[in-house]
Amino acid sequence: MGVHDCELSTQDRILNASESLFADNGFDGVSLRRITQHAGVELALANYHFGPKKDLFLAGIRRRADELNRARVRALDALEPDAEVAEVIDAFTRPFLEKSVRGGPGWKSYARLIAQIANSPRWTEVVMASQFDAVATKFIERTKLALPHSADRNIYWAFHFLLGTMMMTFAETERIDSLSGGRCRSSDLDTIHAKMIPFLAAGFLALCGIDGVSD
Amino acid sequence: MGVHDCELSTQDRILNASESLFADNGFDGVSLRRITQHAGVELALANYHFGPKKDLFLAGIRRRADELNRARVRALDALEPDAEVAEVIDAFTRPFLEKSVRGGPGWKSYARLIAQIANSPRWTEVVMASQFDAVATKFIERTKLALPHSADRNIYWAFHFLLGTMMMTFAETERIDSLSGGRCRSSDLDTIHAKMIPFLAAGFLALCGIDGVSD
DNA sequence: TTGATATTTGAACGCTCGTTCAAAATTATA
DNA sequence: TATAATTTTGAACGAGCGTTCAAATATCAA
Repeated sequence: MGVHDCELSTQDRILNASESLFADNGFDGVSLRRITQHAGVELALANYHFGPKKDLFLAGIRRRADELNRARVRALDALEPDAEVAEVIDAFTRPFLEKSVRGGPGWKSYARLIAQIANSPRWTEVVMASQFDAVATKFIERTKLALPHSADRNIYWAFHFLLGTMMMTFAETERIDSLSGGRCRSSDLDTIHAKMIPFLAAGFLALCGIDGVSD
Repeated sequence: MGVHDCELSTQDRILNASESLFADNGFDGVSLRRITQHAGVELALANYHFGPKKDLFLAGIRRRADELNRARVRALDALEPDAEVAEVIDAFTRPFLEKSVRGGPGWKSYARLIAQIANSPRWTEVVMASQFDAVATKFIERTKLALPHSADRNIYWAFHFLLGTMMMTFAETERIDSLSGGRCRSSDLDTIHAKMIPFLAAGFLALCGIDGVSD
């Protein structure tokens, strides 16, 4: 049990432990015994407070997703009416950046967890559809305002590409660190984000701009 | 046991079954009993032919990765000396597209598997570093030729963004299908790829072009 | 303080897991 | 055909799994 968890409630300790273990090992790669041991509580307490293992898994995700979605909606609503696409992308991605860099270790776990879930057929439906579609639709509608000449389909696909880039980046798998011989560091998220925005904005303009790809 | 596997060797049947089951459920979400049952062979044969479960998992990945890497190297070597960045991106991504669309169901499983592995701290190192770094370096070196004014770091990051987009796209999680109300279909990979290339090429140019992001 | 409610404990349930192994069956070699 | 090597079989091993539950403890209301 971590020294920082001494004053937390039993439920928060279990939630924190499960979050980091699930992020590193996946749903089936962690046992409730490891979670409760890591949290410094008895095994049966996980079931008492959260029910089955699956519900504990989802509860941890929901806690972060709710907060992140609120921040995203706030940022998207705060945009000027004539905001360019780069600003819309920034409004959608910056809350994730802020929480990941300055929100504590739990948010790093969440970023890794979401990247796995998004590519896991078993969880995409139940997690993503309920936790993510509302703010995704909001982003797309706002992007349509910034790119009024685009076919809807191209905006959907551009958003899809954005998701892959964003999740891989915030997951910080450190693959790029060794590939670049140490010249790039996944942990330097502020710098990466500053490069990601123009990269994605140019992609959106090429696909959805005034002379973008047909269809 | 699938009707198409009737003439396959025991090892190939186990490999095929493990591939599809691992892709859907992850390493810890599948038991050797399910795999051998799905393959129509006895449990102990998995261990006899492949050793521990982890080795079976890696053997299935290696089989696909080796073939895909050869196709990628071939496509990159066939590029004209003055090829633009869009052509370099196409050379790197099209082999994956071709196998995924016209290579049979095993390649669809592989695409889902790779997307999970790339975001799983447990496997990135052992799988990616050994199976992927060589061709990744080749792509980056070839991209430097097409974008000679760019700082190396920006090309590394652009490649990182490309990977996220590519893996999410080929994994076909079908999230975009429901989000777009059926207007976009993950299974239409040829169409998606035709949109992904200009999207990514524009990103590379914005980040690594003659007036790209500083650094 | 007393009684009701909420939480924690420790043990146990039935089950599935990866792995092992000797014996049987098959295939290859001479 | 006889012999050796390879492959397949069926059963078993100990270990860990998610979940359950009655008893013990702690917390709170009256």
